[in-house]
Amino acid sequence: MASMDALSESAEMMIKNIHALSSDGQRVRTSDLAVKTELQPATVTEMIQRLGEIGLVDYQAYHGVYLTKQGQRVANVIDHRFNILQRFLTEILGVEKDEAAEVACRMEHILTRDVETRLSNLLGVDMEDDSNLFCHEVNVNVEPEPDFLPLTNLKEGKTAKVRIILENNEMTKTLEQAGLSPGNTILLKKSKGSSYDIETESTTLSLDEDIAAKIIVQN
Amino acid sequence: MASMDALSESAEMMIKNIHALSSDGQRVRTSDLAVKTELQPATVTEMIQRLGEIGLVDYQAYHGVYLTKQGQRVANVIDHRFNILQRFLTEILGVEKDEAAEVACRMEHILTRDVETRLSNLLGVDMEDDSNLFCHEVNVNVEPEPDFLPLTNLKEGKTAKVRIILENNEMTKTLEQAGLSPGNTILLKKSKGSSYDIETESTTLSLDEDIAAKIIVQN
DNA sequence: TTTTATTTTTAGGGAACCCTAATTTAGGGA
DNA sequence: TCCCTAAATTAGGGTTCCCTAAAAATAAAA
Repeated sequence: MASMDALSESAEMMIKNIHALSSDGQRVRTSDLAVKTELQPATVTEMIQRLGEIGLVDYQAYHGVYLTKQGQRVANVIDHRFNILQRFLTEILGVEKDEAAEVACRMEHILTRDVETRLSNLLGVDMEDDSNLFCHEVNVNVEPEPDFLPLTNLKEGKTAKVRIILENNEMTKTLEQAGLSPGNTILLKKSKGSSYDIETESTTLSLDEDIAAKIIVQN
Repeated sequence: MASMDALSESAEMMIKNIHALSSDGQRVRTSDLAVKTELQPATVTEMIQRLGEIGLVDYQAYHGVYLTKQGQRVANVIDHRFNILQRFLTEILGVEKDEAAEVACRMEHILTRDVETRLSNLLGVDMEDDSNLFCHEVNVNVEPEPDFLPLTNLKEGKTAKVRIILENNEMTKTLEQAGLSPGNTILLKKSKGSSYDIETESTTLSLDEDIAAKIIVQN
């Protein structure tokens, strides 16, 4: 029965269109799909028969199709990818709406889960909300967050890269001259009491806690 | 002879690989293409014959192929799109390198000129430099520059409005507390080396280049 | 209920992509 | 020069995705 191969773009488009046309629990008719997909009815029949064989669709000859649970999950994933892509293209890149829709409609079949998640983050969408959309994919990779932290939280003996210095005044100039500027790698030798001993590429220095708290580093 | 239809992904991949393997003016051998494309030699022969018919390749039986002028232009476009996509995926989305390459390699065949241009702008690439890459496309639309750009491309002394902060983690929280959040206006005081000095409504701070690149502002 | 119109399916065909197996060619060594 | 090997091509086969035309089934009208 169902092969676990990736679906072709054509197959995914057919599923997407079945989803789009299925109001309530009604079966979708071949002719309606033909109009929507801009394919010949005979071609639609051929396609939905194939989809039936792999269990994404319930197909009854002469009576149309509806999506199975599995098919619905596929449709939801595709729709979600399309929306994310379209939003990215229009809201961030500023692509004109129609072109964005066209491009998104092609890219939705290529997007990986990881890229989708990252695009969602970029758009400020919380993917956890729709995590049910992805049950059909094995979801193992809990990737490690890149960890930004203030110098005051860095462990003794650890090196890290300076990323941000909050505030910019006389003091920061001094720090920068000591090699403590964004992009540089530093070593926290010791933190005793409210004093932080740092080694930069060019020198060593000791900082007060208030200042250390304003230096954000990354491991 | 040459049909002006869009090339298939397979055809474009073959052209890309011919391009990659053609050092100096040498013809590329079928067997080398077979290894590179991970296809059987017989399949490669079939493909390059087709490409020869539409004039993208000069094919001599038993003596390999080389790209025609037209074929080279196609290859350059594809390569450029791949690079832009890979940079976008890794530098802005933070996708891991191998996956980025895979996704970019699929998307490069879908990207439109417009989307490509806008991605280039987002990455701070001046597409005018490679404008020769696109001679095969009618190039009429001199669209208004999208005024979104990474902080790294903002001119010194300019103010701009923060629109997007790519990534959403500890770092962004820190930035937001410093007044660097979408909607706020900031001033780029100075960018020296890999360090960017910013003035927000509430404070001043200095950012590392990597982070500045992830802050997208609008003029 | 029978006929008719519409919808759907099957039959048959073509192009693109892929394969394996058999054949042909090129080019170097004897 | 002749032969042999490696490389390349042709032959033949399979799948997907598309088509048109003919046949079959359904649904609606008489």
